[in-house]
Amino acid sequence: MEFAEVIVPLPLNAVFTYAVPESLRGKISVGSRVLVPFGPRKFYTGIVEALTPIPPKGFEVKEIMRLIDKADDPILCNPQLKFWRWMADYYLCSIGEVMRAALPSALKLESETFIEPTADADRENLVGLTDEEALMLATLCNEGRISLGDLSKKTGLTAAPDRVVGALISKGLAMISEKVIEKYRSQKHTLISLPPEADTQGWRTSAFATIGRAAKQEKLLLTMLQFHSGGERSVEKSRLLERAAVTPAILKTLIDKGLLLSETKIVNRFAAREGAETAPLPTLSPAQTGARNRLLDLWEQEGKTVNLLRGVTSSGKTEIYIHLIDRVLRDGRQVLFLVPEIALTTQLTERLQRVFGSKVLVYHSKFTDNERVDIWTRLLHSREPMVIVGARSSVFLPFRRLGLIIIDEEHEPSFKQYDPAPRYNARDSAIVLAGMHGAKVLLGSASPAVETYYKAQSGRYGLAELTERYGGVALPEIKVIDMKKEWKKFRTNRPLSEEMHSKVNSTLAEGNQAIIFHNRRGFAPMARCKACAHVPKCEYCDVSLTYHRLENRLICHYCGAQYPLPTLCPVCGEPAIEIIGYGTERIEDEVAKEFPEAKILRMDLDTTRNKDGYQEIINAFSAHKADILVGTQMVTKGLDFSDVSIVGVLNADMIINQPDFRSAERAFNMLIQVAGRAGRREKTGEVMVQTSQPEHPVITSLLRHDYEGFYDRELEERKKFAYPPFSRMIFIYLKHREESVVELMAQRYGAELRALLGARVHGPEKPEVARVQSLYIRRFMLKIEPEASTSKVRTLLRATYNQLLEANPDLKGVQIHYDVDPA
DNA sequence: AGCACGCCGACT
DNA sequence: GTCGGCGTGCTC
Repeated sequence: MEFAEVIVPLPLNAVFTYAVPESLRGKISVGSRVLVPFGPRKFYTGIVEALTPIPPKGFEVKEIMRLIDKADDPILCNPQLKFWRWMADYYLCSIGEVMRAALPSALKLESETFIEPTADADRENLVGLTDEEALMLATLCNEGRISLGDLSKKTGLTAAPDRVVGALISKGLAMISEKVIEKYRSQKHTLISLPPEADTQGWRTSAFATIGRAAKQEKLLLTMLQFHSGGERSVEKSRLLERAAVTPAILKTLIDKGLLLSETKIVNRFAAREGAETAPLPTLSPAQTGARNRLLDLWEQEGKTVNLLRGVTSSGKTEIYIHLIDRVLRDGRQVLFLVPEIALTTQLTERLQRVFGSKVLVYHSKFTDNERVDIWTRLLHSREPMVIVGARSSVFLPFRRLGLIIIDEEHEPSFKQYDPAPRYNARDSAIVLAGMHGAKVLLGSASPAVETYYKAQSGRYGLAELTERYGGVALPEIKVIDMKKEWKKFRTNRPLSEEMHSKVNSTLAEGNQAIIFHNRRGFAPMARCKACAHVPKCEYCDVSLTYHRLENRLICHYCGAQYPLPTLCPVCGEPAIEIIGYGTERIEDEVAKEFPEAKILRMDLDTTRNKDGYQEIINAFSAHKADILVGTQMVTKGLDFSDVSIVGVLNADMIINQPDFRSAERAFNMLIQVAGRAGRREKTGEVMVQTSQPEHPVITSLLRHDYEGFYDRELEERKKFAYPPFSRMIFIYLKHREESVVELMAQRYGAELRALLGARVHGPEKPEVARVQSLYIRRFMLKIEPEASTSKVRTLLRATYNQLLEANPDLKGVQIHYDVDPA
């Protein structure tokens, strides 16, 4: 007998052992996709991680149902499983979670529950059946095999249809079967909406009557009504559940009762891009040639597999990438080109396609499943040279002959996945992946991450630098405006200083464009009562609410909850609610007032929600259809506008004064990027930064375009406080809906951790936002010496938590998750 | 994650 | 009693 250890795509910290049936002996191998029964009725696609002749003990072994792929045509190739295992270990998550992130869902079969009448079922013989059972039996006899959901819809039995079915089954009149959905499914979103009649008052009354005293259901329905009145007629299932903080079971109940509708939306396929090679390799400037040759030397002479290309903004890194890609392709190998955000890569993709034609493939999360599967299988079955341009999830693709991974803008925090596990950093993972493939890595950035530059400085990575802008365009002049002086002089808090105003004015007069960067969306970040200083907060999260004028509502930027703007203060009853501070919406307003004749565009999350919003704004602005672009972060990313001669940063303090150890680095990177938007072609641009801390080191280094100066100082700080790269950090989050429960758990867990890890443990602390979506949060910070064995720490963390749960069964409901190398 | 089981608090 | 809601534990 042979047994297989199978990975199932669930957040469970285990693999499951199944017996390999006789018929599949010798056909199943490690990496095979198999269909396995799981639990009383479900089937999942699993991946065989290991085969063993040793029978497991302690449970009854089930058999593998079938092999999904032909024996000689597995869905994974080396070293993917090894890479998955590494990721699960390193980022402290289950391998099932890695599988879920890695495999396009069309490659994961799942089962659905069907009910069918047995041979004994007779619609005429209703003896001993309730009305409901009789109705259901009749429907079953008519329909034959039907899914549970359809059955309850057809019969109108929305309340607990499973109990009625259960009764029929126990009477031997119906049976349950599972049908595996075989066809590749398109990328799906489950959207929940209210029924069309929900806008009538009568419906609401009867809906709440139907629910009666079920508190959770009522909460869910209220949440949905809140979305609805906020203009969102349908909401993504997970978002709704999170906001309402209820389990899927509650949602299912409401759907079964017909109070909510569930539909599956299919995301459109992107048009496949085909292109012929039309352009020759770009000609390199002497500086670029030097950098390219240096990189080739590092690879070929010095044997450095990971190299960093530091090149100031607009120095022409892309041309160097193209030359190196060409070289790797000529060697017959494949290139992965990782970019932080795929939406921003149209320009890049087009450039690559002009040179490499149809060898360029794009992969990102906006693709439909079928498209993802297309790319997946194409890579799996082909050893041809190709370039894959992709966002972070493209590290999971089945490369056969990977020769080079380029990670552009390697410092970008968006390479780190935060929300669902695996919380991986695509940059760091790609370096590990490249190691497994024997491929080379090229990191590129104008302002490398401190960790990366440290490794380059200490010789672990090779380093090549480009210190001048392409074509000799001068770096923009950066000017700091001291807002403290501005206040003393004018005694107002206008968002645009006098100097900024006059500079924008003259820019517009010259027929040039201006970009105004403000890192906060919405109209105003806070409302407050003038009489009693009450600040409206989110019901579910520990944050103040941002006022959005378009919706005329207060919106929580953490969970999306919307509230009307109160006219009277809910605490003291005075009509004294005022709006405080500035977001991009309000800045747009102010700018319009100050420059009445200028055309203004705004670019932030709210104006780029729909599919092409981002591209449309960029196209319009670069065609000079507007004079001023107001925006958040988004305006800083790799855009190339030739007529922009002034870039203004309204409130640098907000970027600098973030409360974590990376804030200075993030601020510096962001400001350097913003500055890079100015004067990109022949015109020299100017950058103006408004701050009340002109002496802050981030600002003084920025003024001199002095990355090294910034880096040296920052490295000192990091050393002093043992932050990365002088330690490896792990955050541990505990969450629970009762504050007292998390707190207690945190205390006990903290004591336990400290006993084992001593001073490496910091916390527990309340994070900045200590409650999100109705869950209270506590956080530990672990700083581990870089030379220590992190695998030991990982094993220890897992064991400690399990022991603690065993010793404290009362703390069971506390959720835990780890964030390794937080961004 | 999904699913069954079983406790518990309301209503006939 | 009985019914449905909702927390708890298990899945090879």
